[in-house]
Formats: sequence, C-alpha cells, structure tokens
Amino acid sequence: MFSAVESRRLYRQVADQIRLMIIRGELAVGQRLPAERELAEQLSVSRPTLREALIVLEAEGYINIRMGSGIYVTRRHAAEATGSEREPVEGPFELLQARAIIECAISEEAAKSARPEDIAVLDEALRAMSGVVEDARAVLVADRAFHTGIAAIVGNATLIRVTGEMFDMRMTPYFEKLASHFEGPVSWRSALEEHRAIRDAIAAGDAAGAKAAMRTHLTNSQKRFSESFGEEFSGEEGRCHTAGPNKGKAAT
Amino acid sequence: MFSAVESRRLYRQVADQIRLMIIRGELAVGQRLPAERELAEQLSVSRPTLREALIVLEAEGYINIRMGSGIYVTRRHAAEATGSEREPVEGPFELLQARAIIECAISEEAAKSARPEDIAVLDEALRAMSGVVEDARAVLVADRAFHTGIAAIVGNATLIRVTGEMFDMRMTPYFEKLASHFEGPVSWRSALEEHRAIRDAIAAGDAAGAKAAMRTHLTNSQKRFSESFGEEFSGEEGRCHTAGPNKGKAAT
DNA sequence: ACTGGTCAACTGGCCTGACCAATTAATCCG
DNA sequence: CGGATTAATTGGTCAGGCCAGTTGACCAGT
Repeated sequence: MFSAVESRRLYRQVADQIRLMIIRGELAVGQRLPAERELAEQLSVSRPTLREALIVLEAEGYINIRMGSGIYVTRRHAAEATGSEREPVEGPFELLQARAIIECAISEEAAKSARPEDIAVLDEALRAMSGVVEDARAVLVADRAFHTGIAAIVGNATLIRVTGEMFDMRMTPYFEKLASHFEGPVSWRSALEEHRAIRDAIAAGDAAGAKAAMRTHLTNSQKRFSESFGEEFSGEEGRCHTAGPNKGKAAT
Repeated sequence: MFSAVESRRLYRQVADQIRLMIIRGELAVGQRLPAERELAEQLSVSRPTLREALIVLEAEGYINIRMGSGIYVTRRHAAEATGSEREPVEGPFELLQARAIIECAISEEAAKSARPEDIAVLDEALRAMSGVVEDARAVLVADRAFHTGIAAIVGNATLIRVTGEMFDMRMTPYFEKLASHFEGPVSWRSALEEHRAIRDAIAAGDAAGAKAAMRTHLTNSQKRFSESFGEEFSGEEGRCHTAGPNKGKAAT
C-alpha cells in the first residue's frame, strides 16, 4: 500500500496553522484576530483562500466571525459546536459531565412520579448488583439496569434510549481499557451505596434529594476515575490510545 | 415585530439549502453534484460564495470534494459517521417531553457559564431564524442551531451531540408529515419569541429563568402540536404517556 | 488484443481587484 | 453633555481569469 499522498489544499494548511495557534494558546480566547486583508498578507495567501480557512474554523467552532466587527477566538479546544463530529466517542470526563447534567434532571423527574412498581424495579437492579460486584461484566449490566430503570419511571422511551446510549459509550475497547484500571469491587461497592441513596430519595418522592444523590454519584464516579489515573490524564486531551497497563503519559 | 430583513450570510443560506437536500434524500449518497460553476449559476450566487458553502458542508462531513473530479455526497446524516442507523422512533409528544427534561437542565447549566461569545452565537441563530420564518426548511436549520448552540455553551461535545440527535428525530418523513399540519410562520414566530426569552435569561446568567424559559418553550411546542393534531386527527388520545409496557423493563 | 503514452476537455484551487453592507468610533450639533 | 451624524474599518459578495489535477478518448508500440 502506497499511502495516497493527498496534496494539501492551501486553505486547509492555513486553517491548520491558525487552529494550532489557538490550541496552543498563542491566540487567547476572546482575542480579536487581525483583519482579513492583513491576515491574508501575513500568511502570503489571497483573501478568498484565507476566508475559506476561516470558514472551516468557524464551522469547527474555534472562531466567531462578526460582520463589520472582526474575527474572535471562541474556544481553545474542539468542543465541536456545529456537528462537525470527529470520533464517535468523547472523553470519559466529558461523558460523565453530560450524564451528570442529564441524569440528574431525569432523577428529579422520576422522583415526582415514582410508583411502588417502579421502586421494585430499582430494588431488583440493586439486589442484582450487590451479588455480582466481583464480576466486572455482570456488574455493568446491573449498573445499566439501574440507570435506565430510573429513566423508565418517567415512562418516556426517548429518555430510556438516551440514557442507555450514554451508558453504552463505555462499552468501547478504549473505555474498557481505561475502566479496567479504576473499576473494581471496592469502587463498585461505593457506587452501589450511592445507588441506594438515589433509590431512597426517589422512593420518598424527594425530587431535590434524588437530583443531588445522582449528582453525587456521577461526581464520585468522575473522582474515582481521575484518582486512579492520576493527573497525567486530567487534561484529558483526546483519545490518548496509550495502550499498556502502566499509566504512561498521554503521548500525543 | 417587523419581519427582520434577511441579513444572513449568503454562503450559509446556500449551505443550509444543500444540506437539507442531502438530509431529505433529494441528493442521493454517492451522487455527484454539478460542477461549481454550474451550481453557482443555478443558485444565482458567485462561485466564491458557492465554494464557501461547499467548504462548510465538507467540514461537516456531508460531501467530499475531489479536485479535478467533482463534488460527491458522502452521507445523509451527520451522525451517520458512527454507522449506527437508528430507526426506533418514538412518538412526537414523547420526544418533546424528553427534550423538555434534558434541555431544561442544559439551559440551566449554560446560564451559569455563558460568555459574550456564546451569546453572539445564539444571537446569530436568532437572527437567522427571524429572517426565514416563511421558509419551512431553513427555519428548521436555524432552530437546530439555536438548541445545539445552547449545548455548546457548556462546552461538552456529548451534550451537543445528544441535543442534535434528539432534534434530528423530527427529520423523518413521518414527523415531517405531522409537522406540516402545525408548523407555519405563525407558530414559528411564537417559537422565536420563546427562543429570545431563553437567550435573554442565559445572557443574564439567570439559571432558573433559563430553565423555566426552555420548559415554557418546549411545553408550548407540545401544545401547538397537539392543537393542530387534534384538529386533524380528532379522537386520538393520550399518546404522550405511552411506553406503558416499558415501565417494567429496566434493561432494554 | 493489450499495454502504455499523449492530449484535450473538464473540474476544482487559487488569485487580483473591486464594490457593497454592517459595525464602530470619531465627530458634529443642539 | 448627550444624541445624531459621518467616516473609517471590517467582513460579505462579486466578476473574471489562470493554474493544476482528473478523466477518458485516442493512438502508437508490443
């Protein structure tokens, strides 16, 4: 296989260069870039080419172009604002943050309409989880059952599906590899206790309490994760596919 | 209010138009688009403008531009990159309820960390929407941009993706057929007003207000829907709390 | 008949230069 | 001093042109 050489289009080279400067922090967030005409001259390209590069960066969410005003740096990392999605999975911390926001709201809602039958479902999931804490695979099934069970209380299929899909994102090889470092009987038992707190709040019809308990749970999950991996990953810059059990630095 | 002059950037209108044609399947995947010069003439824009629109679509992954060869449609949905073609569509009311719960929480969070640049993005979406209220296609694009724009404020790619995916569920033939009965310039103008309220609350850093405004917006959407729904298909009852059988099943 | 090379038509990539429209700040007037 | 006006700045769009890569038809050599 002779790696098809892709002749880089000029506007892409320009976009790459500016994007790199933003990521490296050489262009501060909020800072205004030079005018298009000036920028084009500095980069030795024509204005249309420079504009095409800027449009790419705007589509990626790095900059914001305002008519008559100027070009401004909006964010430093690709938090993707426009659907130019990259890898199907986002970072672990990002995922947990999203789950915290969404599932907290769901728990709050669930507490308002929980019936005895719904609580029974949660109890079943808890019981199952307590019995398989040693089994890395089985415990995940029980964990998932608990979280989707909460969504099921609201009685909304979309919520159940979204909750399940977010949970399933950890079922990728990359996530499992990372998870194997911090998930263990000890951490699962902690998670189980937090689950019980959530269940109790929902059973009591305590919406605020359920929300808080869920937030505590997912925040702690995040904490357990970061502790096991140390600060090397705290930056959590993209898919560092650092194989190996030893926690090597994310060689990017 | 006075129908806001269409001051939208031209290349975005062009991009929106082509993107919608792709999403709707009017342009088949793999199909080659007309040459840039010809396309520009058909759309009554200059070639540079058309190019800028195409570059946006390429950055979003909808098309693939091969120099010397042509422009090809690569995929129909932005989310198709994951390869998972989802079909299990839930009911309209169910979807709106789920969005209400989830997007309320996101708005609440967004209000806590909104910066001027983020508000500028929302304003851009609002302005775009106000100019195309008459255009059933274009208004959807602006609507989507507003909702994902809020998620983008939090800076979490997962939230952006989930928000976008939920929105895109209305892009199915079934939903569009139903929507055609209740969506119109009048209802869109109401939605626009509600959007403005949400934007103002977020800009003011009012978390509770943002949450409430978003809930009002999606509740009203549901109301608008059900009113027209009732006229067309009178009799149909309480579909909004379906999912009865799901209530017992935790693991899906 | 098949292979390899040449060539012309087509298509995207890039440029120059200009004008329009929105924004912003300096300026003027009440 | 404050609001309205003007002028400079900046992004948005356009026109036309040239260059470079792609493609396929055509032709010479094996």
